[in-house]
Amino acid sequence: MGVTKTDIFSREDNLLARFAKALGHPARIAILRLLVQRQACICGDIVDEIPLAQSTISQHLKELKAAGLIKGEIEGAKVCYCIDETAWEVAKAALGTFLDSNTDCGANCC
Amino acid sequence: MGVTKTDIFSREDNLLARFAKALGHPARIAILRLLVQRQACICGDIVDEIPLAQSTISQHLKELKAAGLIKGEIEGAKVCYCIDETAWEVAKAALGTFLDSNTDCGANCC
DNA sequence: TCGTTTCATCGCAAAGATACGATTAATTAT
DNA sequence: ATAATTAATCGTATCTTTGCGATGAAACGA
Repeated sequence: MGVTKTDIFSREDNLLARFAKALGHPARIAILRLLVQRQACICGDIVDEIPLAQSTISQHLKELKAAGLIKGEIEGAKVCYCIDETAWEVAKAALGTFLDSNTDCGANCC
Repeated sequence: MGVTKTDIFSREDNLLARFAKALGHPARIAILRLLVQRQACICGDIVDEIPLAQSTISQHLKELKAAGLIKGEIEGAKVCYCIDETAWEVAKAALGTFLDSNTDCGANCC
């Protein structure tokens, strides 16, 4: 298969998983970190900073855009990427709430 | 390929990506939510609650354990799973700090 | 003891993810 | 006009993930 059965899970769980999946690769974390540090980034700058092929970086950017975490603006021949604050806030809230759950399992086990 | 080049990224970025990847499937989110709600869970209870095959659930549990997010205690023929608070706190701190980054890209773009 | 329950593991099939080079289209520089 | 830069896309190879049924091993119950 290789296909996730999204239909059997809640919308919230699917949302959380989609954001987490987008963050689930070190290259994408590194890209987002660059965008945060420099406030915005020309695609070529990212290619220079991360030792992966240009086509590979472009693919990761595409996934981050599909997840809504970034947006790109065409500036002539170049493309300027930056964090999409709206979706970023949604992701922060969703993951934050989830990770803030009470994990204490009492004295009954473990 | 299909193989991630972990060696070219920082330890922190790989750590973040590993946690996020573990959270990057709705079944694993659902499992963690069950463990949080019930404080602990017998494996069979999870299989009853989530409409996936027992072997599939077992595999997701294995991945969550590999990521350190849960731990299992053998109780006779059954196995009791619960959140591993130590790693959970690490994940919460790492993801929390990352997502709390200032995402304002000023007026220069986008 | 023998069957049952419980869960992990194996083997398999289908689909997705990762990475690269080559190509393409658009803009910019000469 | 021509060449160079920039970034997306295509095609391809390989590895990983997802999912299931079947099998195994361990503990439990009758």
